[in-house]
Amino acid sequence: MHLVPAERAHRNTIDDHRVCDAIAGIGEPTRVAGWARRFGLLSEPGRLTLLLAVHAAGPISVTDLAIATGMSDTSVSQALRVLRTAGAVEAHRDGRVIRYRLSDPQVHDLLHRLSPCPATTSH
Amino acid sequence: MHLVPAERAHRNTIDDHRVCDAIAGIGEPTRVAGWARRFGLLSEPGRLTLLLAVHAAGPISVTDLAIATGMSDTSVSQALRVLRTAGAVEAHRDGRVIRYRLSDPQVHDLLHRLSPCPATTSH
DNA sequence: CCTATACCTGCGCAGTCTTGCAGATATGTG
DNA sequence: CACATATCTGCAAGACTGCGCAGGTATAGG
Repeated sequence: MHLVPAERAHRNTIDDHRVCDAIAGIGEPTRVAGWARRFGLLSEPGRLTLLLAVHAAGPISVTDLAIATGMSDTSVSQALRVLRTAGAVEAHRDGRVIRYRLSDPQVHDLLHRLSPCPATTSH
Repeated sequence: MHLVPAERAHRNTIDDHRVCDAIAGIGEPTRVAGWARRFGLLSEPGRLTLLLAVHAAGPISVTDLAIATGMSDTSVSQALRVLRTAGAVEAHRDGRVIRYRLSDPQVHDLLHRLSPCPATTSH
């Protein structure tokens, strides 16, 4: 199969079949971009720590997250804003407390691989 | 159990048990940092595309990767340098061609989830 | 209504990262 | 040896990112 786009065909390939395999393996650029964005969310120690905490503790407040992670309230809030905007977590208000939980199944799945999630009843 | 470090104990928690669950779920900071670094490698579209290509095509040259991804030789080389330095891929010289393959099982595993890796004989 | 608590937001600085250019190195060929 | 190919590297510009400070909003309680 000839998966190489016309505009690149003029260049000399070294292993034709590998080029085709590679192109097939890459797939939709939008899908790749989506995953890259997802991984980007997990790439910062602070955010990853928060996600692990949310994953392990379920609906948890900003203050508790700050205590558990040792981060400042502001840092936690800022990081959560990024995660919320990206759709990785969602917020639920309960009085003056706002609790966060995971909202992206794919992210949840990735986190599940990092920490076995011992006895969570949420799934 | 009281997992909250002494220096943070003075602050008012909202749900004590959730704080403890969170701390337990976070685990070793060094481990978290390691995964964050890993995710960071996958967070850039160019690198992720390259990794997917290498994953699908096996030992493949820089030139072929450039053709398959539509990136410039330089960009591919630079990205591969980062991945190589981080231990995600390894290079093997064959004449004037250098072929790359995945060298980090964890990264391999993550990629495997993104594209089912149809008929790779490498494992 | 006034205060305390819980959380959010805008802004500016500093550090990091990606990219492209230009050039260097290494290998095969005649 | 001269040349083409394949890949690597250093450097500088530009974009992006996380962090802390200061201040703003929302809810509960007296």
